[in-house]
Amino acid sequence: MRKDLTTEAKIKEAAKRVFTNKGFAGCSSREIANEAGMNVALVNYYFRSKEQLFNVVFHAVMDEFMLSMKDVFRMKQPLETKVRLFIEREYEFITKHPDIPGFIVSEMNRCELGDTNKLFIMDEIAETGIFEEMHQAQANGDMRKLDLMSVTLLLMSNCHFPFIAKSLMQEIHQIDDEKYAQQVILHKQYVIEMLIGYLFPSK
Amino acid sequence: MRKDLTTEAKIKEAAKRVFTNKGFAGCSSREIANEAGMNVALVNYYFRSKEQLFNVVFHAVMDEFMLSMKDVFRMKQPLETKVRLFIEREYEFITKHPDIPGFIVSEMNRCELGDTNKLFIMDEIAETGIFEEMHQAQANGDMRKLDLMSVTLLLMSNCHFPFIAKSLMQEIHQIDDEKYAQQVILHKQYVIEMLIGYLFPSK
DNA sequence: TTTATTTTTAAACACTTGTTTAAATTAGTT
DNA sequence: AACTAATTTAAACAAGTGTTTAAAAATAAA
Repeated sequence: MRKDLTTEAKIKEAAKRVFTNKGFAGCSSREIANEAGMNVALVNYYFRSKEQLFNVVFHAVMDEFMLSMKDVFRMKQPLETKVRLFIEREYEFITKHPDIPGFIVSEMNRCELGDTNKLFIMDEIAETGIFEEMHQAQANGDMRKLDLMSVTLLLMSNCHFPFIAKSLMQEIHQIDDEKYAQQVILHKQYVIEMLIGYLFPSK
Repeated sequence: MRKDLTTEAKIKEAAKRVFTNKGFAGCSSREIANEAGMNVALVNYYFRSKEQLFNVVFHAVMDEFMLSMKDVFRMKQPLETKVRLFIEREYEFITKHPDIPGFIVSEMNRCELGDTNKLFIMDEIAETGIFEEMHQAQANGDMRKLDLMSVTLLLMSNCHFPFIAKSLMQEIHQIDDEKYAQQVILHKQYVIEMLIGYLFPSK
């Protein structure tokens, strides 16, 4: 554990590790305190409750999650290049934070999750202008005329699912962590080839 | 609740609903008993413990999950037709059981999940001979030469993720259940077009 | 009916949960 | 130094957890 952080930051970091790995329902306040090397009461001293701590973590994870996306979407590049870069960066980012996609989708399904945690998502992506750019590309005939929601779905499905379903895949194909990591690198190339080919069929 | 079932079956059905919706850690024995309209003690009377009940449910869900897959893979049809049918059936099946894919992937990641629950998976698919058939098709030049694990990943990513990430997608694109259901139907067609086109590029 | 067996119930068990309290310690200020 | 405020701790709280017990009710067998 890093020692240059404040107590509050240490707890938040520990909570991020535990929450993203086990989910809100899958861990206890004491487990988080333990991971941070602290007393249980400190968690509530700094964050008032397990739920508020979770909200802080969820928000932070979401911001982190969107950061690389927004970065790419705002670049001054042809759309096709952006899509290619998006996939590259997503694989790179999630390889470093493999628990994040599963954490987000499963916590989004939790009915107790407050609305406050959900609302800010759309604006962040919309403000990059990526949707308008796609619309334009479709109008110009440069991009296949799919529903933009399906474009999102195609990109996310093929970038996130390999990490969400890692354990399942390893079971099905009986391979260990190292081998799977290699497979994922291979898979990324297939995904780029397939998606670019499908979304920009001109070539 | 159906009244023609035995007490044991009613508990198992209730447990399936609750477990697949909230996960092992996200619910209590009492909640399951309540859903079944029973006393808590009955759960342990028939299933000995929450964990054993979970194992029974997990096994049953897995079997159900694999059934339509195996059905398709064993058909006497060209491989391309099988893949197309696989996608169609997956969307049909998961539309009826939308909680199952998320349940499986998130429970597979739970480290407490016993090995007993994992081992039987591979054999079920392997015995259909689908992997040999794909190998053959690749050797004949009828199918793109991808790693078979990537083929699995492409199929599952594009069939399951739209259901796993439903809540996230609805937030991002601000649409309700009905609209999303329509989008999924559309999306299925895109997925078929894209995957068939990529896996069988001859045409 | 009277037994024996199975099924169901209410209550309790020991333990964990999230949260709070009040005292102890530390750091900051004058 | 003494005093004040912020931080950390151990302990306790009520409520909820999985599980068990022992009695009640329902069913089957004699």
